Amino acid sequence: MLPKVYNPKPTEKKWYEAWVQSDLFSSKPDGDKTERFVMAIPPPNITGSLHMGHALNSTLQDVLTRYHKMRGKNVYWVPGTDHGGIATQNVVEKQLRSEGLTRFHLGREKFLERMWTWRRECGDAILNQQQRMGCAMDLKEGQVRFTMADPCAGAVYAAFEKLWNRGWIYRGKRMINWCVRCGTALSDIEVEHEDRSSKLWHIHYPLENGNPGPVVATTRPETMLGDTAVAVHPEDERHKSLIGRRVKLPLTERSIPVIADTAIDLSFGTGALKVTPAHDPVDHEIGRKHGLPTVRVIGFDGKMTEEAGKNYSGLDRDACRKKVLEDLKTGDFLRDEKPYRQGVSICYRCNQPIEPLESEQWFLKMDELAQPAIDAVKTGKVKFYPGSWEKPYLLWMENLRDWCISRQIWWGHRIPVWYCKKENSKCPPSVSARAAMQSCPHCGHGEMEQDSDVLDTWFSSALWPFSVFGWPDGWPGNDKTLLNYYYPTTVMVTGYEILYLWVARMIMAGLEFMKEVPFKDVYIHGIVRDKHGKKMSKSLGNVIDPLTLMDQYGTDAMRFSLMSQVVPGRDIAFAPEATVGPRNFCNKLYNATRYVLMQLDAPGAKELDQIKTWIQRPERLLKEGNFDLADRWILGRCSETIEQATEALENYRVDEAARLTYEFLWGDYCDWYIEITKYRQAPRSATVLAVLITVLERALKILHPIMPFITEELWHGIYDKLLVDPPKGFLLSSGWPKPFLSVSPEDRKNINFLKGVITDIRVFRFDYNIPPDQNLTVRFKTKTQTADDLLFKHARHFLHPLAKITDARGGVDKPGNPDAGNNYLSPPSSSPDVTYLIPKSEIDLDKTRSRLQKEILSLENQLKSIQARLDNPAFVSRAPEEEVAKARGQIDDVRKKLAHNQDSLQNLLN
RNA sequence: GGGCCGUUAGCUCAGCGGUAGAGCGCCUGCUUUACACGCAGGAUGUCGGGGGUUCGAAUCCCUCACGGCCCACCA
Repeated sequence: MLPKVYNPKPTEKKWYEAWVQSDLFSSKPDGDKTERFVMAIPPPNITGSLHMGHALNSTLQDVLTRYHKMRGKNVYWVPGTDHGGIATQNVVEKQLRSEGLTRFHLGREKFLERMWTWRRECGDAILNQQQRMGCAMDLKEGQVRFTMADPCAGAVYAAFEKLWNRGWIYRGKRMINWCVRCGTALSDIEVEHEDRSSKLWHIHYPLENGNPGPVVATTRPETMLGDTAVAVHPEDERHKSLIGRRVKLPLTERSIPVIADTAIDLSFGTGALKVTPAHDPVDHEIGRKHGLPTVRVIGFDGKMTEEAGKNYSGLDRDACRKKVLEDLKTGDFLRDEKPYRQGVSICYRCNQPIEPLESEQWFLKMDELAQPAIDAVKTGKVKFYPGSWEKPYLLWMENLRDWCISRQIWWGHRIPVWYCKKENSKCPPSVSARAAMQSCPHCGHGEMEQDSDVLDTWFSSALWPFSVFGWPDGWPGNDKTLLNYYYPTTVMVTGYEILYLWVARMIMAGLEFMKEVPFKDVYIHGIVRDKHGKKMSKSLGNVIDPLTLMDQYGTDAMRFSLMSQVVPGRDIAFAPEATVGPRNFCNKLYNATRYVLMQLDAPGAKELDQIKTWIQRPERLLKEGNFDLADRWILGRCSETIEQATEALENYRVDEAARLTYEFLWGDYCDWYIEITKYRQAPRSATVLAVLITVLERALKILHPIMPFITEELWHGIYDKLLVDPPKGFLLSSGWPKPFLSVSPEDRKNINFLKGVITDIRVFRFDYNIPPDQNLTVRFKTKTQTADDLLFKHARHFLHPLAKITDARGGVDKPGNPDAGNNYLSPPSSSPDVTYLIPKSEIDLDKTRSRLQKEILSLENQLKSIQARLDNPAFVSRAPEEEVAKARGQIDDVRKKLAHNQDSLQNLLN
């Protein structure tokens, strides 16, 4: 006998191993024979273990993988990890710091060794977690991609070279976003904005002759040391007279001009802007326009430079602000100090304020890359789910600026540009994508030096959907089979937070290099937040570890929990307790199966043979089975559920598929069908058992993509019990079920009638305080022959136990049939076709009275509402006929029930 | 300053033109031989406010409010 409670852990381990053993997850190109379904995983950064976001992302992809595999497609879900650039380097640098070291102590080469060691450990941990989650990915040697290893790395250099040859990559001195802490440039999109409370300081800049001058407003007083002008609007009456004059820059010996520029906002602050071309993008532009000199007072290390003057040089930028303010106060230059919400730019990797600095960087021109990627979305070659992301995407793409692709870190793809080392060389830099450059292609000089920067990590990410297949030359070897067969991929499953950072760039790169979109669909999911909707973070201490969750409730429960909550584009407020329900569902499934298997002990050899035949040939079951109402109903409902779940999955509505199946299995199959079979006339007939098994088997199939482990376990349990080999060995290869039978309207009506009667009785047992162990005699009065047949022929056996009545008598209520009189009470009925009579002696009269009154009140309200509708001539004349008919039917029904209950109440009061 | 998303039962969310739903929580009964990770029953909502379209609106349109997010060089 199996234990009463499902234990997920051993099951999960057993089946994952079996799947791997059978090489279930591999894919091979097979020409045009089968439809393809291809996905490249958004490669997790190797910065540590996976979080709930990865669990969501991976499970979604796994659901799609398994579903399409079951549909018989050639499915390839490409696994891999991302080197993660700055983020990963930060992790290892942090480790070094705890040892009292920096990367500079080790040097580039040693440091990179350290990085590769980390990548091995971390990469393994990630793969382990993905296996634990049940991911149907082929993780065999050589199948797992990594952005910094071939073939992906080769693709990066090749792409660089091609873009270089296109003339779209250039090097230039520009104002860029510099992260002082990470020590590197960042692209615009890697900068986040945050409102922080700060102050707006008003500083007086006296004229050279000592007379009062303009008062400027600034949020960054420390940069005044680098001011090279004061700018005012040419039309500004307050400052007009100052234009062209010079002011003395406080705290320095310098004098700077007052210039006029229409870019100045008259309404902001004092209307006078201090211009610091070295440290502000706007000022930089003004400086360029007016030919102003640039005084750099903040260095790449975030400390004040010598040009800041000896009082300030060497100070940290924050410390310098304090000192400048003190000194301004002392010199009586500070005129005002107002609280101010300042939009601060911060680094997306370390949250430190960004310093706009001018520096030499590599850029990629975007204008020509963008247009095809815009068209692809506009023409529907790439579709977003949900579609509401299309507009933001287009808006973003239409305002693209050149992409700063160089980073001053060590972990990444080193820029494949070489410089001639000949003294005073005038040779232009050269690109070598494949190998170190030995000699200068221009002058033949034998000593070359490679650019020390590395590429933005997103540069390699942009190529992912084809670099994984060995673009450009093919992989392995120079074989382009994979590339030609698997590209373009079918769908990209990813979060909206990297839509611009990543998805947009993949579309551009795909169109540029492959001349085809990288994926047809983009499933955009949200972020997994904590139960209050807050982002999970270590500092808030609200992080949920998927591993803990899986330990606690089982992998299938976690997966179901996530999948039943995921709506495209929407964040999930995730409470770990939400996994209790799914855990219980697993147990329910397990026990339902346990029950069905127990029933299989009963039949004899002949029936078992029959059942086996039917299980292996379901079409024969449909033809030969001796079905009754309940069988037809559950088979039809099963069919319906297959149809609806399939449609939901086709539309990326995994949540709907999860809910539908849950409701069907628990609400229909367990609560009604199994219960009915327990008490029906031939509970263990071959037909009943075959229906029980068939329906369960189909349900396990549609549930398998979401809950792979338990479904596999139970599915095998069924076949083992029958001593039959499961088709194709595993659920994953067993095929996706098709709808096979629909419920006839009559059957649906009849089963609902019976369910209604059973529920009616259960309800009035409660409402009238009839003790559970009390024998209850119910007299039925049926109004139609069908109702009579259903109750007394068809449902005879199961009606009593399910409704907990011990005796029932009845018959069609013919005119003249003597009423049972005052000794009986008639409780509410859900159907006009039947009324009930129970002896007053068996009920609690007070409770019954109040219950009836409540019921009457509710019916009266319903009556009013429907009556109002029918009284409205516009409704009757303009609404569709069927709606009017429906309302008429309803009002009849309600009227009858009301009259009935009023009678009952009257009867009770007598 | 633009744009997007949300506002439905105590909580987390489905529903998106025909008389309000789920899970969890809550209340009342039940050791009914698959399951107490269970069974049966129950309570709870002016579907954010206001306009409009419609015979009919939680559902479509407009508007406001409040959340959240994204983009943007107002010092």
